[in-house]
Amino acid sequence: MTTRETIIDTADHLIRSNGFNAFSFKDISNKIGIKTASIHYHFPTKSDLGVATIKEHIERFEYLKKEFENKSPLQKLNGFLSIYSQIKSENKVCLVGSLATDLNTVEDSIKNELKNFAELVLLWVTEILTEGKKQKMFEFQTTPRTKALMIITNILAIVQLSRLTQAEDFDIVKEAIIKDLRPHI
Amino acid sequence: MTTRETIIDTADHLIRSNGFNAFSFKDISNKIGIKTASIHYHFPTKSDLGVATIKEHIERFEYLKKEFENKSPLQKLNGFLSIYSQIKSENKVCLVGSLATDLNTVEDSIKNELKNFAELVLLWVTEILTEGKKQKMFEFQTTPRTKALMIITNILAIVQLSRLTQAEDFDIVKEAIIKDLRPHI
DNA sequence: GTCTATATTCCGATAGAC
DNA sequence: GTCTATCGGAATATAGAC
Repeated sequence: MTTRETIIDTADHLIRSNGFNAFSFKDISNKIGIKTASIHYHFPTKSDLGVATIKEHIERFEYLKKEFENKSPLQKLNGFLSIYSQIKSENKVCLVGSLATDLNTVEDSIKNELKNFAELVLLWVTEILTEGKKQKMFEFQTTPRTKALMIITNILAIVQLSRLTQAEDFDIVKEAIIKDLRPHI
Repeated sequence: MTTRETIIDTADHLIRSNGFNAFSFKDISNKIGIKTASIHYHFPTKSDLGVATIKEHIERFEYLKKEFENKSPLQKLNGFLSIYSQIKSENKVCLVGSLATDLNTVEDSIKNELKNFAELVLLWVTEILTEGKKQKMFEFQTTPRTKALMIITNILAIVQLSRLTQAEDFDIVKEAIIKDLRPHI
């Protein structure tokens, strides 16, 4: 991994663990053994680093989509939800949730890149649901896009909320999402 | 309103607009025309102010519960969801969502008070759903507590997510929550 | 590319006068 | 209760040597 990639990975960890405004170049410096001035060589400003972190997520997301290309809608949805299981197990939150709550404090470059990412996620889940309904694998009454909003908000927020209620609530909600789509099972 | 109350109200606004780590005593100082040293007289530390802000929300929540005591489950649920309509119209997020994403960076005093608040909210929505099912006003398959988790996560996260997708998505999700509970309508 | 050194600004918090 | 003044520390960012 290049230094640039290591910086992005560390920033990603810190943003989703502590929030954008709570992490500093010094944190990264301490973690990976490089001076803050050197981080500025790779990313002139903190916003540049923020944008690069979102772009990294977009790339990983596109890769995941490709991996599931020929799988069933149920497998795809489980693949999507598993991203959040990983996040939960690391006691983090997702990038969209972390930055959305800080949205009024970040530069437009970050805001716009995050909008791109959120749109990609919403589109994919909408596609999965459309395909699943067509194959009679999923049942739901709303439009696929609305159902995608319901599912994404469920999983995005239970990562946050189960920090306060009970950790098991994450799996309870994850399973309820699937069960709701497959009442015939 | 006392100075103390004005400080809490301003802190509440700033926490939900910008996040706990992005707001400062200087922000409050500028907004209400009092020096930061005077804020420290009322709240020795920033954490003390954070805790007081959550306690204020708990009080307001208990008051709202009382107001809806003799209303129908549907009216109660609409009352609950309307809190978020207000939040959305102010371009803020809810206190639980804002602090949950910053949870790893705040002191235990804040963490514990926020857990109390989240538990209260979850209990009330669970009660509303239990009552609504008993009266055959609501239909759902899971336990009332699980359904409460689904609804709370929907509304908590669509406030955040609709900042990135489309503002109208908030109302779409809010209406879908009600429609899902009342498929016979 | 990475370093040292530093500029500038802001933060939470405290002491003590009024 | 509110003020002035200040401390100690941390933040983002830059200049320039290596």
